Formats: sequence, C-alpha cells, structure tokens
Amino acid sequence: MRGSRRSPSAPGASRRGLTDAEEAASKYAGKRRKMTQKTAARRKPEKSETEAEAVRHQAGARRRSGRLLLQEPQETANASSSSLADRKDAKMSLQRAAVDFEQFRNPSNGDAKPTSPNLGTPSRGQSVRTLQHAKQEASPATAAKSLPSGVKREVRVKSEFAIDATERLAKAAADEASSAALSTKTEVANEAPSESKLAPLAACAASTGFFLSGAKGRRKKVVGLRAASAAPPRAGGGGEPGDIEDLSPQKKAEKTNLEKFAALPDSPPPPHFNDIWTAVTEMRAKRDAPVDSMGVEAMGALALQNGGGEKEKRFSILVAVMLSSQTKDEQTAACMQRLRDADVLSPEKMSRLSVEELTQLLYGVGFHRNKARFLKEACETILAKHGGDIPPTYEELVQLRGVGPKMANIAVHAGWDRLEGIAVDVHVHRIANRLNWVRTKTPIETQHAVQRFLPRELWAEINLLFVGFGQQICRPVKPLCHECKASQWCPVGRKATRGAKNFADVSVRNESETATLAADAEAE
DNA sequence: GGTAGCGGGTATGTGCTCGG
DNA sequence: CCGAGCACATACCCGCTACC
Repeated sequence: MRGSRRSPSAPGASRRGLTDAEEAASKYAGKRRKMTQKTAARRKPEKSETEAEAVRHQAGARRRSGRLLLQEPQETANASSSSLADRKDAKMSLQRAAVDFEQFRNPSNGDAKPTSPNLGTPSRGQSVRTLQHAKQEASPATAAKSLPSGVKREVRVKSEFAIDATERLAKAAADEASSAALSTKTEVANEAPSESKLAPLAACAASTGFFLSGAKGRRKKVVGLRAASAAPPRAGGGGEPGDIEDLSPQKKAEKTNLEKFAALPDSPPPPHFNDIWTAVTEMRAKRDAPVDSMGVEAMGALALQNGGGEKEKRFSILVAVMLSSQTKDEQTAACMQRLRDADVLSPEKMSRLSVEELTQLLYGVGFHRNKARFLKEACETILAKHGGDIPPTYEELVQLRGVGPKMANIAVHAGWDRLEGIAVDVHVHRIANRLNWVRTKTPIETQHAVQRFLPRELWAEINLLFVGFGQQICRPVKPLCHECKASQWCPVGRKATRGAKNFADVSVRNESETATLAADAEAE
C-alpha cells in the first residue's frame, strides 16, 4: 500500500512493462495525490469550527453515498485495466504480505506456518486477522514474491513492526520481575532492555488478557482524548497499570509508543561499526560543538549551579528540550537565560504567566507561540498531576503536548538519569541513514533500528556524540567528508573523498558501495 | 532581495478495514 | 450497512540560513 506511493509513476509516464499490481498501485497513488491536492485547496481558507465540522459531515456523506464518484475521469477511462476491485485486491495482498514478513524473513521459525498464532488477540503493529484471512494466505514467501518489485522494500520496512504477540507474551511471562516492575517503572529503567521494554506489555496482557494494539478495525472504544488517557504517575503509585483506557492508543500515543518495537530481535552491528564509533568519538573529543555547551544537559547543570535543586534542574531540562526543537542551541540558551532573568523557571511561576507574556519571553525560538501554549499547559499538568516535578517516564512525558519521542527520551535520561531509549533527533537520524546503518523514514524508526544493534552501554552517548558530529562535520548540506575520520567506511564519504565535485554528487546513497562495505566486513 | 528548505509536532482529511 | 478506528499524506507553525 504505502509502497505504491513510491512506485516510479511520474504523471504521464509510460505504463508499459508494469505488472497489473504495479499499475493498480501507481494509479492508486495518483488518485491519492490528486485527492490530497483537493484537500489542500479546501484547507487553504481558515474555517470556523462549525464550517470544519460541516466539511467533515459532508465528507462522511460522500463516503456513504459511493466512493466510485471520487474517481478521476482518467482513471475511469482506464477502468478496464485497473478496476477498483483490482486495486483492493492488490492492496490487501500487500498488507497480508507485510504482516507475515517476519516469517518470510525467518522461514525456519515456526516451520513456515503463515497463520497467526493468536487470532483474536491482536497485537501492536499487527492487523486483525480472521480465520478467513489465515486460510486465504499462501506461504509468506509466495506472498512476498508476488509483490511488485517496487514495493518489496516497503514490505521490508513494514515488517519491522510486525510483531508476534505470542512471542512477546512468552518472553514477558518468562521474566518474572517484569510485571512487578511495572508499578515502579523507575526501578526497572536501568536494568536489562528486555525487561523495561516488556514490562508495559506484560502488565497490559495480565490485566486485559490481550495486547491493546495498533490493530486495524473496530476495537474497544477509547474513552476521552489526551486528558482521559494521560497515564497516572506510576512511580507515585497512582492509577491502575494496564488499564485499557489508560493505554488506549490515541493518535500521538500510537506515534510514540514503544511497544510495537518491543520484541524486535537484536541485529548484528553494521560493517565497521567499531571503527566508525571510535573515529566519531575521536572527532568529538574536544566537545566543542554548540550542543556541548548549550544543549539540554548544560541547561540542567546551569540550574544546579544557580542554586536550584534536582527539581529545578529537571524543570529546566524539560523547558530547554521543549524549546530546542527547530531552534539552534544558541537561541535556546539565550531564551533560557531570559527565563532565568525573569525568574520564571519553575512550574508555579511559569503557570502564572499568561500565554502572551510567555510568548514574548520565548520570542526568538522557533514556533514560540505554540511553545508558549504548550509550556503553560505542561506547567499546569505538572502541578496538577505530578506534584510540581516533571513526569518520570517516557509514556507520561509524551503525553505532554509539544513533547515527542526524542524530547521524552532526553528528558528521562537527563532529568531522571534513566535510559528508556536512545534520543534520535535529525542528526542521529540523518547520520545513521547516511552511514547505511539503517534505512528508515522517521526518527522513531531509526531509534528502534539502532537500538537493535547498539550496545546498551552506548545508548546514553549516541545523541550527544552524533548531534555534535552532525553540527560540525556530518552536516545536512555539504558534509565535511574530507575532515571526517570515518569517511573511509561511509558510502557518502568514500565517494566524496574520491573526487566528487559537490555533495549533490554523493547525496544519493549508493547501493553498490554498501554491498562493497558489507563484503569487506565479511571478508574480515 | 527573494526564495527554498530545514526542523518537530499537531491537526486534519481521506480511503480503507473490520466488527456489530 | 454503518460507524469506529487505522494508515497515511500533508498543511501549518516560525525563524533561520544557504543559495540564486
């Protein structure tokens, strides 16, 4: 499905040589593009709430009254070669193939039984599968082979999320400490990764009988939105772990949840991992990047220097991390100084400011208006639910508006000295992909792909290491490959140092380079 | 000087799946 | 058939910088 959007289907391009599935997929992609353009056109003017509601209502009515009306004329003309049913079938086969890709990749596991072992107990990242589906499915290998070549990579990516819930349950059950650890998440966070990752799953399974999942289809109704689903402070003993409503996947929770990655197997480190890590560490030895002196950790340290306690340090860290997105470290540091000068760096004082006052203080950082709103909201939440201290867990931090996965991971580590995951920002995401360590679209995918091979003792280091490296050498545009000590193991660096004229020549990752590197590593 | 692009998160709209 | 909910794409927010 998603792969279809990537199929090389430039408008007007010849369709010759495409398989039926590819053609159907590319037409579907075209339709999506056109419809999103329509959406954009409709979205241009500002709408009042009632107008927006009316649009939604009409949209619903259109859907109910028949989807074929939405087809573009060109598509209708081509209906003989790609009927709606064809597209549906193609899409369904892609989805089924994606779900079973884990078994395709590891055919020895489970003796090539493609059917899900837990029909009726959907897990995160796994589509709801019926007996009918199970019967329909051919072997995973066959399913994958039947895919258009252009979408195979997409299936590979999707498979990273396809997690066998039974396997996770078995692991969780084997780990006796995990469910006890859930109620005091603080205690488990520094222990083995499997434990901290599985604890929420185990508890959820124990209390509900199944994993609440990202499964498609109808599901237990979610009660309330953000406020209703905000997890109670577990460290304080509040709330009931595993309550289905508490864990209900609102949009953001889905985007930020760790569970769908929980049971991904470890993978071997990429070729020359140790060489690259050592080289980057050497290049960062001076610790003279902006992030070193003005990053979030530095803001926390400054709070302590100024006579604050741990609580003040943590609040400074949260504020700094919320301000830091889309903002240079210099600007973040300057803004933090303004907040210090105004003596509002505590939840009590900051919550007493109006949004307008806060907006003025934040002027200079990106999106200062939004951030002012989010900060005020965060302060109120902190005071109301967390006793004036920042939330202690990843799950609770990402409940705060304006706090995403990266920020939550940084805040948990810098503020509470615990590791729940590596913090992947744009630098880590870019560099990991540039080195071909991962092939991912989003930072959260990168986070979990990297965690699969990165030794846990390095989790704390990678963010600061790579952010500084990305600021100084491995820059987004025009990376300084000639100054990089790791360029010999980097596809981009190798090409650049071989005489490419500019970054544009090397910005497209080279498959053969990767293959060469992998072969080199194997030869060793 | 104008413009394109970057960056992280939120909000919204759409087609679609699936259970009741 | 309907509605809940999912996956996905995209607009938007804003300041800054690089490039033409």
